[in-house]
Amino acid sequence: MTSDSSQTIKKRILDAASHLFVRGGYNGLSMREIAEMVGISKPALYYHYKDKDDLILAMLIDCLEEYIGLLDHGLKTSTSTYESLEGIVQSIFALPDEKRALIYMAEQEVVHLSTQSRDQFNRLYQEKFINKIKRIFEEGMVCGELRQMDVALVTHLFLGMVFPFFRHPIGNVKNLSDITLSIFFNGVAQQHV
Amino acid sequence: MTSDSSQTIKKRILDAASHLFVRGGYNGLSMREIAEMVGISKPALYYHYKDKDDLILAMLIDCLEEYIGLLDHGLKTSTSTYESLEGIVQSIFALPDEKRALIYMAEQEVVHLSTQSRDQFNRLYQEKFINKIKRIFEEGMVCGELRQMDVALVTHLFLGMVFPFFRHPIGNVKNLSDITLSIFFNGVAQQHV
DNA sequence: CCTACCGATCGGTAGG
DNA sequence: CCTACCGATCGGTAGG
Repeated sequence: MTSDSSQTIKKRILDAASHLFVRGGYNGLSMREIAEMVGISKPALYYHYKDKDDLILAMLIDCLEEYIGLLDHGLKTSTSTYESLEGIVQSIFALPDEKRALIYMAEQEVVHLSTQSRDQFNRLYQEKFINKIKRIFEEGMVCGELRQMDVALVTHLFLGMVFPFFRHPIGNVKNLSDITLSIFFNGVAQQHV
Repeated sequence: MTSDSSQTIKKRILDAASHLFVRGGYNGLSMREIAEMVGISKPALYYHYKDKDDLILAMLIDCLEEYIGLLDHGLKTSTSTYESLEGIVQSIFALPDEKRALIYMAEQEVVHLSTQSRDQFNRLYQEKFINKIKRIFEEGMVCGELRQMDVALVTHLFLGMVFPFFRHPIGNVKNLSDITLSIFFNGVAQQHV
């Protein structure tokens, strides 16, 4: 229903917003700055998005959906728990730094959204992202690859280990991914065999 | 040199600031709000602290020093790597929720401080906090409790696992600490013995 | 520590 | 009467 030029300008607005969002979060970015970066007037933003809350929510959901696509793509070809997680970690580590930083900050900054927007983002995040990772762990326990643990907690711990790397540039993607997964699977303790 | 009443008011200012900081970060808190909460005028804040940057830095360092004290206290009585980390994790998990949330947010929000303040905080954080945890891992590798790994990376991964719990209330401190350390030491994989 | 303010910038909206 | 905007300014609030 929307014309091509409208799609283009919306995309450019969200790109500018995400760039500024990564720099300083919700309160560290102004509608003026977004407008300036896109090269349109500030009121023009309000033609495309009801208000700041609406714009930032659209930007965050846009980014989240890209991650969900990455997740789904990585899960198609995997044959083991390790391979599944490896696919996810490597594809995320290989993203542009700004894209990784964005999803990292999203979690911190959702508090600044309205209640409705926050709920909407969290619902999508929970259903399409967290739950898919949970399912990987559940399957790993069922087929005996993993020991029995609280699935929610393990998911929490796994994401915790990976998340700090969302903030900074990553040098050797393969190497970092290998070490991280090695510790997560086998632990840091000396093996007494 | 500072009078008792000045100490008291400074403490009350930092308490109010930390409460508001946890709620919305650096840009989500105003000098007016702090003044209101303390029950003084806004300009009165500027008598005690040069500017917002100065006040927030003082508050963050105050909090960080409490954590450093916790760390040092926990390390005195430990006899193994596991015990050292257990002591740290449990004492942190046992803190009031707001105190944990504060140090969690500190890491996210330092970008909003001036370059000097950010450097000052990061230096203290690195020297008195990160380096002490690094040393635990180094010793664990030397005495054979841990396998050989990149110390900085392991420290990063360990803090990553623990950090997400800084944001939310913790039910069973002992239980959560045990599971977290168990996974970090032995991994999630089924043991093939 | 107060009242009384400032330059600037915030998110959002007016008429055309 | 539509769309995609503009220059100017609104009421409030930021740090100082």
